[in-house]
Amino acid sequence: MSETNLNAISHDLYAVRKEKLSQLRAGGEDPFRNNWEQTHTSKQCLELMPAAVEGAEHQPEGPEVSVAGRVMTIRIMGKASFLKILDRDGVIQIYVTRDEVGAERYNTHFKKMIDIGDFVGVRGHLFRTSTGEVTVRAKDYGLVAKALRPLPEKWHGLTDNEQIYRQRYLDLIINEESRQRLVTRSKIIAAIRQFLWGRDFLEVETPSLHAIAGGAAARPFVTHFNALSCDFFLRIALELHLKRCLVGGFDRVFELGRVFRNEGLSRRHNPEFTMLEVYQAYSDYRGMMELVHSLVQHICRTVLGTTKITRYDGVEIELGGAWREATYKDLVIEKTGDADWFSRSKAEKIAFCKDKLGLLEPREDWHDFEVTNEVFEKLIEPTLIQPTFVTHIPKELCPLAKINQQDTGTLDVFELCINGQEIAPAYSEQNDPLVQREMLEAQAGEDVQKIDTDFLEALEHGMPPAGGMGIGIDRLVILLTGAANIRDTILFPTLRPEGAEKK
RNA sequence: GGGUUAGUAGCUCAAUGGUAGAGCAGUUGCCUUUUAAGCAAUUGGUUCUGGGUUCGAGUCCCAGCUGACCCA
Repeated sequence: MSETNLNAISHDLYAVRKEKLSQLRAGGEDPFRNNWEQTHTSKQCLELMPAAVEGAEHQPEGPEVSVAGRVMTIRIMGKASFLKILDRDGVIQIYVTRDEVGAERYNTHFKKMIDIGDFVGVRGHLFRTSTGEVTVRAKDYGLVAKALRPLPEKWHGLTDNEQIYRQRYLDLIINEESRQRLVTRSKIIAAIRQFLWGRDFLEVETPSLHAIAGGAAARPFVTHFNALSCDFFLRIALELHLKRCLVGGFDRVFELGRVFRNEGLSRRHNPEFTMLEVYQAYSDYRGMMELVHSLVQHICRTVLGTTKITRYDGVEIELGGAWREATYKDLVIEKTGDADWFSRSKAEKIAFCKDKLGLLEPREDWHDFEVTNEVFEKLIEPTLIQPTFVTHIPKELCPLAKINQQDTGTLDVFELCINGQEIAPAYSEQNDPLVQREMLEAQAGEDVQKIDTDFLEALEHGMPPAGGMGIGIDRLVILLTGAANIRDTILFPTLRPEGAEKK
């Protein structure tokens, strides 16, 4: 194998690297070695080095370390070179010289065989360069794993949305903000567990395959169970099984789980997403208010270090302090400017929506509460940027909550809205099995087979009074990271398969 | 599902209907404290796919594929 060989194929980046691979193997080297002892990460190296001495000609040398990571940049300057390698903590600079690693190895191995994208291991002492950057002076190095394909361009990174989502690993290598955002997601989830464990909640796992997809109103994904020859649904909510846990005496339970809704894809919707649901016996929706407020502020404190979020478009959201409370009714009256809104007929409401509010959708065949809720969802919720607990929601909207004793048209629930989205609904959970049955029947209408009668039987055995809450984790992460799009907060968002036939 | 819009070298982007280019990456040299290192030379194209209009299409038209944004 000769230089002309590489020259001839120099346009084909993959072929060049494959050729290097076979040259390495021909020389008796395994370009995918078993391991490399990594004594320090990049960040630990930075922490190990004493501060720079100002004006000193020779900066103090640090301890010997052994680091490993992916080569991000290479600058060869004749007989000395600088590399930057990326590990789980960030980037550390490497200094390689002919005199330290040997002329033969430097000229024919380091300069010819190491490419951007390769994993390398490096042993040597830490020092500071003349500009003060902490650097490993390579005593020796090894190629740990060869990369056969090139990385995206170093300066502009990867900007093509499709490639960012389809080849997320490239995005993670190249785009620091993406890596940080997804690390933050993981830390948020860890902080949630930590918080709930601290309050004596039990984490449980309930089935994803449901014979009846209950607990929410959404179209489910259907799958077939061969052994039982029947269809199952992927769960659309966690609620009904967690309540069975309350019946069974698990007084404080939560589950962080994936749920699936067979609906559209958008900036705010991914068909599979992560829900946290929490149920606490001997609590109620007021208790859930305290819980979610403390939980979010715990995350702010331990993960973000601030309660002020700056959104992608510069809008600021303040999560500190007490949060606003407003009733559903007051918000609707405020928006419509009509104090008598709730005593008007459906026809009057629809006319007002079309003439005054610019809402096209409400139709005659809708229920009265649906017309009002259209106003809430389209015109009010998007404006609730700062945290707001919306309370006293009409009873038709959630069949699983307790009815308010003073105002029997409303429920003992709240919807926490932040960032123009519903982040967390919470209820004083309905535990009267007879009322529960009526409300589920009213919601199901003709589709009686959609009622989870097994759940109702569980309630008939008695469920303690409880507060319950669900948090859409993806929306929470959008909020807390200021992201513009749900896909930016999901490692591998759902995409249309490439080259698959549509049916 | 509807509207708008995009797809050009490995990546980021140019290119009045008239010879497809640049930067980075690659290859070959020079260069022992660089910072998007520098200097010189150089390889690399099914312009998403398929039709059409035209003397001539990356560019105009139609259909499809895959995205993005908005609406439903």
